[in-house]
Formats: sequence, C-alpha cells, structure tokens
Amino acid sequence: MTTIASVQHLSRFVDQDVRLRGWIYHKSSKGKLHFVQLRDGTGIAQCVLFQKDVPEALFEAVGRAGQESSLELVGRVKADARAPGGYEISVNDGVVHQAVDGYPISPKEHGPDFLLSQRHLWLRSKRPWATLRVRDAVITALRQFFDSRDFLLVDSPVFTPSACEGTSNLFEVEYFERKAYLTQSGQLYAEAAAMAFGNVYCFGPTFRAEKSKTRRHLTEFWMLEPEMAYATLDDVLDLAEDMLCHVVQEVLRRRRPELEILERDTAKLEAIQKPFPRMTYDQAAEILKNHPDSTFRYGDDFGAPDETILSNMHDRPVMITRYPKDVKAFYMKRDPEDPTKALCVDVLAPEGVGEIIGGSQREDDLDALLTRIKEHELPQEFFEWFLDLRRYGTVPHGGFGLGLERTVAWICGLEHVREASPWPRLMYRIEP
RNA sequence: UCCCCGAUAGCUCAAUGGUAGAGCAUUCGGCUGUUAACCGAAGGGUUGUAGGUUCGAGUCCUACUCGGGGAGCCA
Repeated sequence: MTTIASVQHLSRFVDQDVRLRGWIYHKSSKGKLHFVQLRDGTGIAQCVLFQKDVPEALFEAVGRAGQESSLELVGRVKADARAPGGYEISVNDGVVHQAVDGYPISPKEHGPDFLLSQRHLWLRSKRPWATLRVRDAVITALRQFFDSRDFLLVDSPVFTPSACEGTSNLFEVEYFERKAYLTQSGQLYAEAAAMAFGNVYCFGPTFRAEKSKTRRHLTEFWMLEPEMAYATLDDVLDLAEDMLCHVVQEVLRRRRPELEILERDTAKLEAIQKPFPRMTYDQAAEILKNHPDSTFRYGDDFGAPDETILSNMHDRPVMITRYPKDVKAFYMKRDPEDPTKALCVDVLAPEGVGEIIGGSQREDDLDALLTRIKEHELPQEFFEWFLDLRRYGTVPHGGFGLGLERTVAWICGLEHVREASPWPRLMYRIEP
C-alpha cells in the first residue's frame, strides 16, 4: 500500500510515490492528458494524468468526473515550478469513488445570497477554507495566551434566567414550566468565577435578538470574556493589548498561505505592536467635534461613522476609555475623578472595522451597585447572587469581551462578519 | 423599527413599452502543459407572487414575498 500523504505535507515526499485522497477542485483536460487540482482538505495539489501512464478505465473515469468528484490518485511527487504550490503528482493509478456532474458552485463569481444558501458546500471553496483556518488559529492563540498567563477557563451558561445588561434583544426559550433566555454575555458569571479562581475567562456562543442588518452583526456569535480579581481599568487595557498582539503574531506565524489566499495586506498586520494608542472619550469627542463627517454630540455614544473616523486615524487598534456613564452598562464602576464617566474601554480595530472589544472595571461597592440596578430599572431579585459577590469579600476587578467573528473578520480583511463564522446566523437566515 | 437598493436559465448578468440573450456550469466531439484553458455543437425560461395600465409589459403602476446595504444597538 502506497503511503497516504496530505497535500499540506507534500514537500516531505518529493520523488516518492504517494496516495492522495480527496476531491476534484478543478480539472482541465487536453485530449490525452488530464490536469486535476486535487483538494484534500489540507490544501490543493496539481495531479497530471497522461493517458499512456494510467489504466484506461481510470483515464476515462477522470474524464467523466466533474468538480467535487471524490477520488484517490497514486503517483510520484515532483517539484515543478509550473504547478501551483510548486509540487505536482505524476499519476500512475487511482480510483474515482463518485463522479459528480453539476456541482452548484462554479469557479466563477457568485452572490452572497446564493453562497450562504450553499454554505454546506461553500465551505470547500478557497476563501472559506482560508478564513476558517485563520479562525482556528485565532482561537488556539487565544486559549494559549490565557493558559500561559494562568487564567482558568470557566465557562458561563447559555440558558439564563434574565438579561445580563437589560431585558431587550434576548431570545426567549421555553424552559419546562417557565421562560429562559439565551445568554447575551457570560460576564456576570465570569465575575463570580474570578472571585473563586482569581483570573478566569469564558469562551462560548452568545446571542443577540437585535434586528441588525449590517456587516458587523450576527445573531449568534462567539465571545471570549476574561475577568481578573484585584484588577483596575489599566490592567484591563494592558491585557487586551497583549492579547491582540499575541493573536496577530500567531496568525502571521501559522497562517501565511491562508492570508495570501484572502489577499490580505500582511504589512497592516505586522504593524500591530505595542503600544496601542489610548485616548479618553473626551479626547475622542474633541476630534469628532471638528470633523466634517461626524454628527456626534457630546454625551452621546459614538456612532458607527464616528468609530470609523477614529479607527482610521491609527495603524493599530485604538483604545477609548471613560465614556459617559449614561451610555454604558450598569455594572461598570464610575471614575472617582469624574463621577459622570465610567471606568470602561472600547477597542476599535483599524481599517474601519470598528469595535472588537468592550470592557471595564466593575462596580465593586454594594450600595453603588444597588443604586445602579434601581436606576436601570432591573429586577433586583435576579441579581441577588451577583450582589453577593459585593457582600462577601468584594475586591476591585475587571475584564472585557472580545467578539471572535469581528476579530477574525479584521485579521482576514473580510467585508462582512458572516464569512468569519462557519454557520452564520443572521436576522433573515438560519439555514443551512 | 426606519431609510436606500435589488429579484430574468443552475450561477453571474444583458435586453429603448414591440421575436427571451451572452458568458460560465451541464451533455457530446476535438486537442500532450492546463492554471477561471481553448475550438466546435447541443439541451436549458410560468422574467419572485398577485393585480392593474396598454393594441402589446422582463420593462410602467400598486400591494405582497424574499434578499442585499445602512441607521439605531452592540462584540
């Protein structure tokens, strides 16, 4: 039996006979020879079948086999500059498992509606392949980063009894005799875990029933939320900065070919180095006040065009701190130097991508948090356990939430976050 | 929820209110170096749905359905 090789590691088998198992990505025939671009999941390799070198039945079978036909080909690996990837298989044997005709996704252009409806097949194409391999590297780098810093993974529940930040925009589900909601953030549970384990993070799916139809929104997305006991806003900023640098470095180290397929300008990723620019809301407001394209009014949150203006001013993520308390969540601690502000941060990715991280130092004072819950008209009974964290050994603490798909979209240079998810869930799309 | 845009062959798109078209894909034939090959031939249509205007509607009008982009909100 000939050695089974993967396209990824083809260079290890030069001048050896190997067996490749996969699918036809593309084929072109010239009379007495076929060129088969064989896709095996790890990459694409060019295989050449000369009629005189292979069994007649195989030559005819390959001739009839269209795009995405499944097959195994056996042959010698040769370095050949004419072949994409630099290696080529001179085929002498093989078998077509299933000859396909009429595969829906041709090498030509397609629209997003069609491609999303064919997501189960679209995954096989080059761009999704490259994108999802970058996503894998991002996730691996994130876990590695937190593990190396002794953060413990403590996941938060998906079913929750009520809202973390407010009652709107939640998906409601039947939960036996009562209602439950799909989580929109694991943060409150991460805070409890931080009091038990010190530094923790949770990483899982979150859900927003917001009727958003933009390139930045999914109804289901993955969020990574670290939480640190005995931490201040500055600690949160430092952590976010180190984390993003590590993730980008790891993607550059491990996923160069994928970034090339995506035609990503890697110079823009090389520029992601410490320190990131940091400014306060007031400083950002001053910039927007004088900007012709902004309709910003002091006291409001920044709109999407405002974020674009601010992020385009820098070649690396910009960290904006200390927003007005009224536009931010109830659990954020107020700035002791200016009680109208919250000790919070938004991290805006460059190139107009916008917000990928939102974080804060948390309110650790029981009475202040009680007041805040009343101000926001939240049902206190659902937050008693959360208030317990302030009753029994409260400490300064903080953390942030990182949107995975937005981060992947930024690193890959995607137009829309839906491509950063293998099975994107959008307001008007839940299939396949 | 609001604003803008779109829907014609499997896909991407054309068609001045007057005969429904092309490229790709598919099928068949040809070709020993293709990279989204090339050359020749064939099949493929209830123009999103329902009404209306008109001698005549893919084209104009109304409603609906589905989708795309954006706002707000957020990661």
